[in-house]
Amino acid sequence: MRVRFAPSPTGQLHVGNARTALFNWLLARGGSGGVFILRIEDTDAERSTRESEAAMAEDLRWLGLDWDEGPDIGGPHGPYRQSERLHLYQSYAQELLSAGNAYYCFCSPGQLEADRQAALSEGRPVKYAGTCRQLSAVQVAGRLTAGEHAAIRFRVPERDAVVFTDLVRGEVRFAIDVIGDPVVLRADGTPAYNFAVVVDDALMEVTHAIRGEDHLSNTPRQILLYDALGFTPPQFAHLALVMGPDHSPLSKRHGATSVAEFRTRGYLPEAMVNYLALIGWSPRGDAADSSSGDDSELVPIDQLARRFSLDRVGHSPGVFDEEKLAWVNRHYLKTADPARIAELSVPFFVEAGIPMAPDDVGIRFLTAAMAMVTSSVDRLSQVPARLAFLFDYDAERTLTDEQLRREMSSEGARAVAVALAEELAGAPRLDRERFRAVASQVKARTGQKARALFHPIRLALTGRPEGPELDLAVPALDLGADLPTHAGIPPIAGSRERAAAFAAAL
RNA sequence: GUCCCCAUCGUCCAGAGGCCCAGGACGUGGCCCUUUCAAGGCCAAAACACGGGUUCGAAUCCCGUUGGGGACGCCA
Repeated sequence: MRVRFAPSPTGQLHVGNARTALFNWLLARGGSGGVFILRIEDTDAERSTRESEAAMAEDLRWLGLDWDEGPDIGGPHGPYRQSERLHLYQSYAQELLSAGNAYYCFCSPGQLEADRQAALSEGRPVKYAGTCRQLSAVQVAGRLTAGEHAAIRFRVPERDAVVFTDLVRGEVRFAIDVIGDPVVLRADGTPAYNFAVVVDDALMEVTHAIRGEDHLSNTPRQILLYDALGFTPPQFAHLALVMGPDHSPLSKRHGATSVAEFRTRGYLPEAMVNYLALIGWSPRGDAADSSSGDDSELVPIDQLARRFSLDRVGHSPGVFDEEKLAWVNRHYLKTADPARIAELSVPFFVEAGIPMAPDDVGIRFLTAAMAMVTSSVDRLSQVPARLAFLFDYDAERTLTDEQLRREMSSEGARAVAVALAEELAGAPRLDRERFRAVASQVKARTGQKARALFHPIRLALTGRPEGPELDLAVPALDLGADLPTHAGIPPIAGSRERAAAFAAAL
């Protein structure tokens, strides 16, 4: 099986396209000997950029979708950029021409547009009127030598219909008379999309063309082209599109739409992949796994590759649901290696204004601290706020808060803060056990318990009314307080210093 | 306008004629756990678009309507 992902490098990798890429990749990796090809469709020189191509490649790699043949690594059927294959398209266009399956078209863009509008307003099917179809060889030669620019159009053959079997939709039929003669080569010698795909898919020996549903109505045109060129068409599979919450195509006004944006929002690639697979496909109900009773929707990529199949892909458009993505992300955040999460969260700290350039010692500290946040956070971008209490502590500032000041104004709360400071004065750094011991000392001395005990302690030591469990937060503070400066982490005040400062500020 | 595709809870899916007065997941609501916010556990509400057929029997098959999406480019 040879499949391909063929983006046009005109911007960011859209999540809808990422899903198409994923489905192709899963199929290639699921069986044995599958080949996944990356082809760049850059025939639109105006809009295509190398920057975009590089960005898309990076996004694919980030997702974990590697390719076996592509512009950067080559392969037996290269080149893999359409802009570098122009000679191929030209020679196949000549072949069509000499076989009488194509003809020169001198119609001006203005003329074509006028025809279109006329057809539209008269309620006729919109397709090429066939103006240049019957031009004689002499006429053509004359106009060509006169220097007129001409495109080359494919001559759609006389037939009833084009019928093909779509792997996800079943039999699809198009009457021939709705298909106008498509341009094969533009006047500037570059190929039109429908022609380039056919030549490329044939030459690259693509066996399955798996793409978005927006290409469904292009398919009959392409099949006709395969026939005229003497190629065997691949199998086709058209995937329903990904929509926004209002069922219109997912676009910027719905929020993030590109893989890169989701990455900068702090989603993990494995979450993105798992979630994308869940739009239009489900791990439930396939025979292999219903027996094992495993119907969890949390399926890592290698399992996806094993279980994915086209015949279980849905037919209707799916709404992209960021809430569910977040849920999937939470799962992977919790199960991922904390060291990796620590590593990945560094740029998010910087982004949040907490300078962070950790060395090995710093990373070890962050890694230890990760344990108390990954279970309560949706995305990496929320990690800094959750850990800000470590690096950003100011007793005075905390007590400026109206609400918190009031909470600390009670007899009991003050007593707790004072007792805490006294217990901690001169005390060694706290680990979990020592913190518990201190807490019960304070409890014994003040008679406060539960919330009345721990809330003032939290305020005093973290400066915030909420946050991770104190059992974890306090030892982290004191671990951080002794960090060497080379660790690359902002200075952290220890519990002893905080308790003293807080009591003083009361 | 013409052609093509699609149609189960708010959302993503399961359901391939009786197992379905429809099942799971996300989200939502409630309860529990709890030193806070989360997380976690449990429970609940929530759908077969509509109308005709076919059949002993339809969410499942057929037709139509409606609704949504796509295409109709010398964009891809």
